[in-house]
Amino acid sequence: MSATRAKSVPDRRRAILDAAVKVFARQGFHACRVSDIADEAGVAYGLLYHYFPSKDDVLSTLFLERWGVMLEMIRAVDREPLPAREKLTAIASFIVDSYRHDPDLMKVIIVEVTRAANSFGQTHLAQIRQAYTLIAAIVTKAQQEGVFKAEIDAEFAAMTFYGAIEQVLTGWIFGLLPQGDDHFERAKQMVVETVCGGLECAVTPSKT
Amino acid sequence: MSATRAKSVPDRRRAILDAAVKVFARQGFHACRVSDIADEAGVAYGLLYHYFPSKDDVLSTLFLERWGVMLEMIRAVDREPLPAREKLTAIASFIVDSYRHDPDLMKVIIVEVTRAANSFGQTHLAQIRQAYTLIAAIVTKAQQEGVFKAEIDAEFAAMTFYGAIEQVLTGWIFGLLPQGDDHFERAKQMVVETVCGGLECAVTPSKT
DNA sequence: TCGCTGGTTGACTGACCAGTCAATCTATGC
DNA sequence: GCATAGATTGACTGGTCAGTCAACCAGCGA
Repeated sequence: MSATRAKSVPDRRRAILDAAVKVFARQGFHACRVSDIADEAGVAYGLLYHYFPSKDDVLSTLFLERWGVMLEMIRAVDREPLPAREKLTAIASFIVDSYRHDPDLMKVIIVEVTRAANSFGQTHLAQIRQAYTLIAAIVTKAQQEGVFKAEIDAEFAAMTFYGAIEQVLTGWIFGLLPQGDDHFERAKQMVVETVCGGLECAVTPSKT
Repeated sequence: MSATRAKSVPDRRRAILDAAVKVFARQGFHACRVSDIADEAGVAYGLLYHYFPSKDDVLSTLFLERWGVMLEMIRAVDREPLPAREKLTAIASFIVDSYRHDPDLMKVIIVEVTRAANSFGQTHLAQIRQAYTLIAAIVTKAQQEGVFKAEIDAEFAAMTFYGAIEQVLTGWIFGLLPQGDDHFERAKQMVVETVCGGLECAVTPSKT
């Protein structure tokens, strides 16, 4: 009865983080007030400063928490003896599933951190870069094995691959692409098929 | 002697816009003050409000000006009787050259508008969407001609293609990818080759 | 020379909001 | 029952900054 009592020991810190995700996603980091987060969490204004040194730090925490999980996941996949295409599929799946599981959180990470070259992007550049580097390593290995073309820089390919995924998420975030479980599954396949196999038909169709 | 006299009739409005590009690129839209723009332009604070109704409107003007040129360019390319791959190359070239010509402006457009799903991105969603739609139309046509695979949604392919380019620009903006005329030229080729031809080698190499 | 128009100036205002802090509450140990 | 530590509260402060506005000025026509 002492462990994890439902109401008696509420995790305020977690409540604040969850509320911040909602508020940041709805209003944007710059446009929202700290009091909006506190209200959403059902908590007094000052309590946020008991758990976090600043508003910025709340966003940083959200980002680092999630990004760390992703980096670990990429490293784990890379350790497996899988073909490059399947490694990339696993990464795409993870990111898409992250969005499916918590679209608000992914929206915040992409819009407020990953794609914000000024302010936050700058601060977390090292973390962001690691993802690109890990993907590039997968491409390099595939090139050495002769599975991927050598004439496309691995770093460049990594940017292309990641950029394609992030743009698809952005499409969902903006409401420009249709969402739903089946669309999410198709997206995983299509992004990998596009980047690995290309849009062009393998052989010129002799459809005569 | 009356037309375009160098110093006597300075275009303050243009000076303000150019200064805004520099300041937005350096400090970010939210982080900078209107006085920073005025200072950079060598103009009094109040003059900005003589030419623009608000700080927001300055950014909107910069975006709409440039984005309009790009949309017109895509439409023009699409009118030409070119193969899809060359159309995409032309679009990639235009965007890369835009960055080469004025990296600060492209940084501002991408970071503050295109990738800002909240705030500005929302306002100009219709404009942004048009670019995707035009690219998707090119893909659809290529699919009907049997040049591009039919199993990848055209809208999806458009997002992938545009996302790849934007991510490369972001790489330059963040200082994650090497810059320079030769890198820019290679980038044009590589992004199209990746998306159209794919990363994988056409035939499994029998390199035994 | 005078006055008008429109460009130009920058001090000022009003609103907003991140972060502080002293007071209050709650739980736990003795 | 009491004391202590940590959690919780929310009114308040200090600083910032977008946007205003009354005054000033330059050019030009009469």
